[in-house]
Amino acid sequence: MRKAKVLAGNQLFEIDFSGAEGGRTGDGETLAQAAYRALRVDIIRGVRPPGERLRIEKLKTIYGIGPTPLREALQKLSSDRLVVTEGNRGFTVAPLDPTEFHDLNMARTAVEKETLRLSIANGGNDWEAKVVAVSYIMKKEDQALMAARDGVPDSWEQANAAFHAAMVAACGSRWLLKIRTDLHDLCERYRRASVYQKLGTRDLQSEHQAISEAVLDRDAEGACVLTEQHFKLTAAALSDQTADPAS
Amino acid sequence: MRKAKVLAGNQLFEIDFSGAEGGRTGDGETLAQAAYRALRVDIIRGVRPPGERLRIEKLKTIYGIGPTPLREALQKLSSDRLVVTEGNRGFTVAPLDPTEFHDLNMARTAVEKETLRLSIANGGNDWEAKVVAVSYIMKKEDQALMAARDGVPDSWEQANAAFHAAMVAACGSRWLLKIRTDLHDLCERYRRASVYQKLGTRDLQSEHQAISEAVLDRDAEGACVLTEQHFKLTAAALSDQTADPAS
DNA sequence: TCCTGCTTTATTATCGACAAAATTTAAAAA
DNA sequence: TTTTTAAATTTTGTCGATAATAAAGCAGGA
Repeated sequence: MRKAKVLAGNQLFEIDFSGAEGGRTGDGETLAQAAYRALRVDIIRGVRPPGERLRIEKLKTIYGIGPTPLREALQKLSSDRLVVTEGNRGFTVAPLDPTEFHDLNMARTAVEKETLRLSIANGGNDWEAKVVAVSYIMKKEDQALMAARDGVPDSWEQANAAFHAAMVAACGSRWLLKIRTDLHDLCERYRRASVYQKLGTRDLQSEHQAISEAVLDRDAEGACVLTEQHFKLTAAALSDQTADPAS
Repeated sequence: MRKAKVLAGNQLFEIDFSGAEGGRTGDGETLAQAAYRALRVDIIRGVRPPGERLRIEKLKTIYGIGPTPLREALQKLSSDRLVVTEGNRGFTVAPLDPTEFHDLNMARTAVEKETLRLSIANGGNDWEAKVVAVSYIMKKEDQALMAARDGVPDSWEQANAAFHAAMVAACGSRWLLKIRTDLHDLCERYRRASVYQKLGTRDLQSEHQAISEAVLDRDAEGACVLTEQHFKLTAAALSDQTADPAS
């Protein structure tokens, strides 16, 4: 709790600043946690490119945080497999390896399908309503994306994440959802790196709509097939680009 | 590399002590990594019971490691969900919650089935040979377990882990295997805590044999059903015990 | 002259001791 | 009994020292 004691008139007031923060450091949050979040988004968003060496001295000046919290954050990130560390050789942003992505995408697809099946089996009315809601947003964002010229807006990324998250939200296992989210974040780094040139050739709006329709129809296997295809197209676009720099 | 230069006769020898260690610190390994491993096994094995507060001062004297590496280890363990940390309130061994276990077991079963399907589809001759080998060991350990009176020997735990790991080894995704291993370790803590009184009522040898036969027959669905049942029996034994302390 | 291998140097990562912030406990006052 | 204040413990962060690794320099041999 961030408190302050203020003497006014003859009275001593205690003021609680919780939630009044400008949204930068966060209250009651450890510097290590702040460093973790900041580094995490920077790595996923590509601000810290794959393979970059993460020297404590540099990070110290960049983030304005001491070495100890930074080390703790880097350790956690290495658990997430977003940074790699070896012996006494410091930390590095995990490299992007097409083989690794193939593996990762396979795992992600498998988990996504399983959560989808469970979610369709267990979901109630409130879940259905949420699916309808995110589908509505997704449709608008997909249309905006087709018109967009310069890259992919962050709002589309968020909508896409929320869309797929909503489909599986009712799966009933917090653990499966956590694993799914982790894999999603890991994949996002690969996607951000290169996919977006090929977006024009896909009809994302139709893909998303077909998925949400199958979900609302409680057609588990149909939804799984569509989602698998959806992921596969993204993965293929990435593979083409990394393996085929000539064409 | 832990090396030493030795002058003998007129010759200079360089001796490498790798692997000659007493098994305590390890060579080239960071103290943080050593602390992580030590704490991890202690938590999984129940040496540090659930809910125990992990005060740095105490750990410092117990493991003979300074505060900084310990903090880094604890951060990584909190990523693994083996310890929990909140704000500025230190670290605690993650509590055992029956609901949490139910969730965890569901996730584990789902991942195990998926890896099993993939493994059966992709496995080659060498994999089959490995399956035969671990099944042979497992049979002997199961028989020894039936005769054992005082708890479960560590060798059985290892054999059991190796048995199930071998079944899914050929699944083709390092990521799925990593997730599977993590979930397995998490569950082991619950199992160690309480299951073992009910072992007498189960025929583990038959269960394991049925699984390995289905796997070798490439009967993916059969193997999945058997494995699911296998896990469910363990989970049920645990739930009975925690929910039913009266009977 | 060029290459190979070792030694030296410098950079960097890791660790432990100290200090500051926060929380919990305890005690006192309303 | 409840609230408030103060003390003590604990957690967190900064800093400097140590140890390890990578790079540069140097000698010896081809």
